[in-house]
Amino acid sequence: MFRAEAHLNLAFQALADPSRRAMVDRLVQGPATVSELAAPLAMSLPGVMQHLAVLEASGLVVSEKIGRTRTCRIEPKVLTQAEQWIAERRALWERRLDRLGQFLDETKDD
Amino acid sequence: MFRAEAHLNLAFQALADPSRRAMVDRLVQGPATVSELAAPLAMSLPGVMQHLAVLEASGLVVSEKIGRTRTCRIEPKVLTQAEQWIAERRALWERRLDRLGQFLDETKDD
DNA sequence: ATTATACTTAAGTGTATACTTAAGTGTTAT
DNA sequence: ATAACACTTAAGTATACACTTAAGTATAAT
Repeated sequence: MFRAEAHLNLAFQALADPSRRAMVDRLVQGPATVSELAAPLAMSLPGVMQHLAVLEASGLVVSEKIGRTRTCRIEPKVLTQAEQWIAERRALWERRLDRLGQFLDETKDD
Repeated sequence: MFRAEAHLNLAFQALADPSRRAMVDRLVQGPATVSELAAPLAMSLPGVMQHLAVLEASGLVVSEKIGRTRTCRIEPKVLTQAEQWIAERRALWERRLDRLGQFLDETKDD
């Protein structure tokens, strides 16, 4: 199995949770501290930390600790990879439909 | 919580597993029976059935049983929704970067 | 020096996932 | 009629997930 595939596992897994998507939603607006990420979530701080760990393991988010605060930000590469995986499959599916329609047109006067 | 959000949970969750992505990969080429989906996977048939159930629950795949064979095919709507969720976030993130760059340009002669 | 802040670690709990094997159902071929 | 086929159901196991509370560490403010 390839590294890219393992990354997709982690990325899609990370995006499957609504709390983590909310964290991503926040981070696309700009960097945030752990507390800022936690504020809107009805969850303990360690719970948020664990979600953050999942996001970091997937490569969707990176963070850096300065003093006593950790600042998190989006790393768009993996987001793009996940998007592209889907886009490619959708393109293949649509291409097949096109061929099918073309075939039906060509043979409709039988 | 909204229905769309629940669907995203299920869709991303479904896409997080490599066996299920392989099934989707096969189905974008065109419909397939359960056995055809199972053939390339190193797994028992009930295992494949369970993956199929996950894909159907997410709305990514639909199937129909005719005689003793069940034929599965892609349902692209949810695939598109998942793609769009990512695309929107990436767009927001890029828009923010643009504003940031613009700000830096405007203030670079200080 | 003391206290508050911002995480961080550890450990526990309950639920969900990803399989397995064994046995069963309805359909088609001989 | 019987045997093969294509699933399907049931039940069990082992691991992973999504939380929790309690206690700990390092930094910053007073």
